[in-house]
Amino acid sequence: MEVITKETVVNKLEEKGIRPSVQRMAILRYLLEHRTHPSIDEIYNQLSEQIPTLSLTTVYNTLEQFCEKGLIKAISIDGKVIHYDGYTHVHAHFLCTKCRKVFDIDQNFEIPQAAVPEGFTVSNTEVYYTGTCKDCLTK
Amino acid sequence: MEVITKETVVNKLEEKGIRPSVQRMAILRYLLEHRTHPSIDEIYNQLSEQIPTLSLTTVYNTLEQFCEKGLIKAISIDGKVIHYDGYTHVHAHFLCTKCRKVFDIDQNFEIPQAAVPEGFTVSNTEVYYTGTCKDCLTK
DNA sequence: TTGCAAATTTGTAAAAATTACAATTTATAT
DNA sequence: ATATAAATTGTAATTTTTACAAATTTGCAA
Repeated sequence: MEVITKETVVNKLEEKGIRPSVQRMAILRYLLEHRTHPSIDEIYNQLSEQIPTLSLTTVYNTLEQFCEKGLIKAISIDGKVIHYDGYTHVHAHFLCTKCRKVFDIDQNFEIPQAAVPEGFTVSNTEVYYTGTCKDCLTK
Repeated sequence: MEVITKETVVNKLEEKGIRPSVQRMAILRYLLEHRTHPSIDEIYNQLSEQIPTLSLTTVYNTLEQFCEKGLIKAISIDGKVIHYDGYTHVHAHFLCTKCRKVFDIDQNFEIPQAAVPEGFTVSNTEVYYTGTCKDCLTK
């Protein structure tokens, strides 16, 4: 687990015009420190230990706000759960259908957009791979 | 709306070793005739008119079975709803964040898989574009 | 045919996930 | 200090999904 300073977290929030409340800082920090694409549930359960009064509603609202502002990304690769990613640089994702883990995949190529119809505006492109991860294959 | 013969529907089901019950035929036919990537809700509501006793459970189970057998695809582009696609040939999808419609996009290029780690097996690759569609832009 | 066993579907109820919203708490600026 | 705005909480309502027993339908053998 990477250690992220409070300063980094505050800066990232303020860059997007979001006020750094205790809850927001905790949520963003969690996403930056845990690059495992956690679900709302995981985030809520983990942070409840540090912030016992934390409300599930706050987690929902905060993640939605972060997504809207482009601070984080919602990874909808798994139809069941939404996974959140604190890192928004261009990269793809891999879902293992056995263990349900989501992995980051370097995306060292350009995705052509030629096929998108005239008049459509693309704001985001995601590449999702599904399959079986190494661990699950060797078991 | 394209008209799909009963024969086509039955063949597709039997190819995958699925017995062609009334419900299964109706669901598959709906997906083949309506290329709008309907949600479970839409499928259930529409088909309930033809099959008044149709159960939501059956729709859930059937769609899951179809996906497992590779007869259809679940499009998880929209974190809120799962969209189902009766056409499984390689193509990408575009989600309009205004009207929430999902559009098919020709994918006339190969997606490199070089970046997937050694030892991982890829069974499916999806490209999802998000943005605004022509209709919503001109409004 | 008839009847049995397996497969499928139904309907209800429970569980889980999400949303709405009023009340409370916290932060900010005067 | 105090008023105002912003954010969070907690509960309840709503929606979505799952579990599962009962009922129905189907395929097949006698």
